[in-house]
Amino acid sequence: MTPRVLVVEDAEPIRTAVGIALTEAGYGVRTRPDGDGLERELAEYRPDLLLLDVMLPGRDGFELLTVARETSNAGVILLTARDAVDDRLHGLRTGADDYVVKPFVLAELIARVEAVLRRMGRLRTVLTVGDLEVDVEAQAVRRAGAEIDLTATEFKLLAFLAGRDGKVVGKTQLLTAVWGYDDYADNLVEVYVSGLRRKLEAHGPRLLHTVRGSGYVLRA
Amino acid sequence: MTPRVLVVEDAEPIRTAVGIALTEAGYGVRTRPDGDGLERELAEYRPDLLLLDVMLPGRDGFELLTVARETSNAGVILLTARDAVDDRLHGLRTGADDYVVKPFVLAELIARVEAVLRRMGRLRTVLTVGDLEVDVEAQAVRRAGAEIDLTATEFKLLAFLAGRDGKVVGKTQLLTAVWGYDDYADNLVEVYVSGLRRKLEAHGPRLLHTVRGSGYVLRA
DNA sequence: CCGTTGGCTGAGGATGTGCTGAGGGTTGCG
DNA sequence: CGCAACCCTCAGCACATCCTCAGCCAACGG
Repeated sequence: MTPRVLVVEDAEPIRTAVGIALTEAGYGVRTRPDGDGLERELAEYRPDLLLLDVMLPGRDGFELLTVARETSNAGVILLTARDAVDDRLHGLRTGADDYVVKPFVLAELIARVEAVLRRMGRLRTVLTVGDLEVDVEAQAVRRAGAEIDLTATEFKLLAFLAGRDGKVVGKTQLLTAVWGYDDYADNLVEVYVSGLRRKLEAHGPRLLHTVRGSGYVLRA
Repeated sequence: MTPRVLVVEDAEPIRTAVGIALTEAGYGVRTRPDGDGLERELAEYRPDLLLLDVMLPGRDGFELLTVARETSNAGVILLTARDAVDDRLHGLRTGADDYVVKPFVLAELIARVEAVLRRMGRLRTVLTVGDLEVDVEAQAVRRAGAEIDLTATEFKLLAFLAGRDGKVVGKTQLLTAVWGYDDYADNLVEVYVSGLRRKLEAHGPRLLHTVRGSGYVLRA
């Protein structure tokens, strides 16, 4: 659920600081002082992102980057020394997703981590209404821990309602947003609301309320 | 529910004054003297709006603006020094939603905050009369914390009265506004006022007063 | 104090809106 | 090709809401 980050950095203070900062920012973190056993770590920990120092004892950051690309689809951010222009070029050419120049502000590092993860689609936009979670990217819905299986249309409907959390949405509006119709067609919306409710309410109280004469609301 | 504002301003008196003013205006507020850890604050507090001083120790307002744009979809208002024309140009080019020139009147600041939030669609139009809250978008009514369930017509009636807070509204006027009739029909209005009162007065004293010979007023 | 006017409210029938189960057509997959 | 899932239509049912009506109550003026 929360993205995992693997940090490879030999300088102890930096390694610890980065580890703490990432943890506080809500990521899962593991740190290592060098690239030994990286392959196993990748297979085992399955990180979403690698933070690789370029200057390392043993295999350097570039080598690790190449290794990682073979077996993992994690994003990679390189930590390079200031003005090591060659490093940056090399790094980007080799396929790093971003690089951070040392010394860096931790906040900036966090920002870049987030940016890369977002670009990779690993940072999920999850809409939350009460105990309901709608993961828009993954097309997954969870309530009280339980996965709820929805059809494509049901999901579109729910996602739209979740995005307007708390606001009443008219049936015509839903029809255009979800089905692309411009005017009212039968009781399509009602039928789908009915089905959606059955699935949602199997795990908790009503969230999808009717506002008679106006439409529907998703609200805790 | 209520919009959250994050204020970054190094001058202590201004920071405090702005914080208090925003709180009184009904916003959630956090203040910080500089941009350190802004990323975490963004992720954690999820503000709807940022108020950034341009002249800051460490990273200045522009840098923070750029950072914020990457990871957040909050609106941004810059606080610039008088006649710093470059700043304004730079600010708007960088994508600020608005700017306020120092020194400013607090009321103006609040007005701009409201304007930006409204433009962003983050501002709920909630009409308030005494302890009664009428949320127009959500079609929800609350009194003393309790949700009150109204029918569509009752809601329209109440919303109209709430929108003219303190002013007497004639029955004919209500008839046209709520029902679309052009002239008087029976005692329709009276019937609905009666029903509305029963629901409202279950949670407190009378708010919807009769003005004999003229109409009705909603007033605490 | 009484009459008149204006306002209040309970009852009830008509209407409209929403809910749901069933089923036919279509699509995608094994 | 057969099966299953899914999308949409249809029709009947249930009931909330709307509006009318009629009787009662409160206020105000004389």
